[in-house]
Amino acid sequence: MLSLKKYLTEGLIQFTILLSLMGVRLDLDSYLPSHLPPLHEIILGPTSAYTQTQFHSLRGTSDGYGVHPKSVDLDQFFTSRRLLGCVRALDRLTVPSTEVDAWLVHRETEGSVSSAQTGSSRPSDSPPDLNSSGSEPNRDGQGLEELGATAQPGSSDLSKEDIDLIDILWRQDIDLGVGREDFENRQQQNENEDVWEPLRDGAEPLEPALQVDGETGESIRRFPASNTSGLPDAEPRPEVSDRTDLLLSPLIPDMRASLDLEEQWQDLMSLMDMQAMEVNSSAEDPLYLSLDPPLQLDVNLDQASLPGCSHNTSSLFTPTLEPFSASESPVPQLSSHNSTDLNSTFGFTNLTGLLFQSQLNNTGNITSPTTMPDPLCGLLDEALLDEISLMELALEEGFSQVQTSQLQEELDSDSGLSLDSHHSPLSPSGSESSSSSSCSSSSSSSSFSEEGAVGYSSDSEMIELEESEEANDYQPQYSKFCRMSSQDPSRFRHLPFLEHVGHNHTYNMAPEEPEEMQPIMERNSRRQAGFLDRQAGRDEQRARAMKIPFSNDKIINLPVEEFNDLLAKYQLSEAQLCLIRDIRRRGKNKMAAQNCRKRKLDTILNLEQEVKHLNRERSSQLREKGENLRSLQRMKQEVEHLYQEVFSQLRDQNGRPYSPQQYALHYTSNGSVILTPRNAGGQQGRRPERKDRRK
DNA sequence: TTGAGATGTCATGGT
DNA sequence: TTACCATGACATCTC
Repeated sequence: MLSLKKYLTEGLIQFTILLSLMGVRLDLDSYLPSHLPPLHEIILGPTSAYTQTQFHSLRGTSDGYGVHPKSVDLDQFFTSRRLLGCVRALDRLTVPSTEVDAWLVHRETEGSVSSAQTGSSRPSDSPPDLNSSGSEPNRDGQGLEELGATAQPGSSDLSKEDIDLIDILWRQDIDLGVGREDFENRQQQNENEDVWEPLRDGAEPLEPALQVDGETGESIRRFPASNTSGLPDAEPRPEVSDRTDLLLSPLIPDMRASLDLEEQWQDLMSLMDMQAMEVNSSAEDPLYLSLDPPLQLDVNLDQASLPGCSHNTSSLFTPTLEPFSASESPVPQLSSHNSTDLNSTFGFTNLTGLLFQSQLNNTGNITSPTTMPDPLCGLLDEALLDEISLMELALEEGFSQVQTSQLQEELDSDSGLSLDSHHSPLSPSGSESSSSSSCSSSSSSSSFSEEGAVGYSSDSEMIELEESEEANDYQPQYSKFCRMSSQDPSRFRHLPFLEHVGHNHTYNMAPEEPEEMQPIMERNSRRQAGFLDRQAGRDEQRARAMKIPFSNDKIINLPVEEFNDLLAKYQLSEAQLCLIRDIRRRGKNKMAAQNCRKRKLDTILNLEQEVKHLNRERSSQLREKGENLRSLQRMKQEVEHLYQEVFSQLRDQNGRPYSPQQYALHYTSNGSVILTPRNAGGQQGRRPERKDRRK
C-alpha cells in the first residue's frame, strides 16, 4: 500500500503526462481503488512473482512437480517430504490431516461458489478468478482489461514491451535521483527529438536507439515496438491466456501440509529429546566400585595367631581406634608424625598411611581429606582410579582436544549434532551445502534430490513456523533456522506449466490462508513485494531493458556449457553479454550467500544444542563424581577398620599383640599383606611374619 | 530518528 | 586459466 501511495503521489501524474505525450489514453482513475496493485505491476503485466498462481497447491498432492521452482512452498515441500519419511520410518507417528476441515469450509460455501471445490483443487476447466481470491490482479494485459484500462495490448499503438521499457526507463530515472522537473524536461526533450516516434509508428529504425543506462552505464538498445523482441526470438512468449492457464494448472492450496510439518517437527523434536534423555540416563548410571582382586592378607601363621576375626561391619565402620587405645594394649597412640615417618620409611605400598591418616582425620587433627595421600592406590583397581582421574581432569581442568573430539564423536553419534556438519538431522532442509555445490551438475542432468535445492527462503514456511512457535511453544531458533532454504529453479525447467515462469524472484503466498494468518502474511507480502521488487527485480528489469532473449533463471542456473551454447545461439551485443554475465554472477553469488548464511545459522544452532548437551553431561558427571568420592570415602574407612582389626588380632610368638609403632602391614603388588617392622627400612625383603588370609 | 534484522552485492581467496 | 563456491564486509531496505 505504501508503494501504491508513492506511485500515486509522485509518479502517477508524471506517468500520465508521459503517456499522454505518447498518445496513449489511460484511465488512471481506475487504478485508484485501494485494492488495486501498484501501477507498475499493472503495466508490466503479471509475472509469476506477483501473481497468486497458487503453485504451492500441488504440494503434498504429487511428487512436487507442481511446485513453482521459486515458490516459498518448494522448500517446505521438500522438508515436509523428508520429515515425513523420517517420521514414517520411525513407525510411530500418525500425521493427522486437516482435510476434513477443508471440506467443511467447502461445504459452507458450496452454495455460493458453484465452481469452487474444496480449496484443495480447482477444476481445470473453470478459469480461476484471481480477483475473487484476494490475490493481486493479473498484471498482464488481462489484468489491464479487468481493471478497465484502455491501454490494452493490441488496442494501442504501444505494445506491452514498449510500456515495459518506458516504465523501466522512468524508474531508472527515479532511481538515479532525477526529479520531476528533470523528468518532465526529458519528456519534453523526447517529444522534441521525437524519440518515441518510431515506437509509436511501429516503424523499425535502421539502427536501434541507444540509451545509456544511468545505473549500470550500459548501452540499452531499444527496439521498435512492432518487433517485440528485436532479436531472434527463440523463446516466444505465450499469449496471456495460455500462460495463465498453464500457470494456474496446479491449483491445490495446501495448508494441511504446513500444519503437518509443524506436527512432524514437534514429533521429531520430541524424539530427539528422548534420545538426549537416554544419553543422559546412561551417563548417570552409577559407577560401581569393586575390589578385584579381593583384599588378601598374608600373615605368617607361625609367628602370629588370629583369635577370632570379627567381621562385624558395623564395627568396621566405627571411626575410632578403640582397640588400639585399650589400656592393656602396649600400642601407643599414633600421631601424624609417626604416620609421616612410616610412610617415608617404607618404599612400598604402605597401609599405615591410610590407617593413620584416616585415624587422624577421625580424631580431628587433620581436616581436609583432599590433603591426604591416596591411600588406596595400591588397593583399588588402577583402571578405576584412572577413570576417576580422567573424569576429574575433564571436569576440573577442561577438555583437552582429544577428549573434546571424543566427546564430539559421542555427541555426533548420540544426537546427530556436529559442529561442522552440514547435514545435520536437525536441519529441516538438510543437505543444502552439498546440494549447493551440486547445483549446476544437477541442473545439467535434470535430476535432483528433494533436499538438494538451492534458492530462496520460504516465507510462508517462516510464517507457519512462527505460528507454530506461538501455538506450540516452538524454539525460536527453529524458525530462524528454517528461514532460509535452498531451491534450484533450473531443476524445474522441464515442467511444462513452469516453462513460462522465467522472471520470478519472489515468493508466492498461499492464497487461501486462515484468517489469523492474514496479518502476518500481509505484512510479509508487503515487505517482500517491496524489497524484491527492488532487489531481485533489478536484474529482471535490466534484462528486459536490454532485450535479453532468455530468462534470468537460465542465465543463472544453466551449466556453463549450456550457458555458453545459449550465448552462442544469439547475436548479443557486448553490453548484453556483460549484463548477462553480471546477472549470472550476481545470481549465483546470491544463492551462495543464502547458503552461507544458512550454514551459519546451522552452526549456531548446532553449537547451541551442543552446549546444552554438554551442560547436561557435565551435571551428570559432577553427580557421578560426588557419588564416586563418597564411595571412595566409605572404602577408605572400611579398609582402615580392616587394617585395625587384622593388626589388633595379630599376635607374636608370645601371644602379645604387635605394636603399631614397631610393625606395620604392607600391601604388596602380588596381593599379599605382610607384617614389617617399621625400623627395618633396609630389610623390606624380610618377612618376619607372614600370614595368608583371605578376606 | 535509530537500531536490528534481512538481503543483495562486491571483493577475495580457495578448489 | 576459468568457473564456481564460500565468506567477510558493506549497502540498502523494512520494521
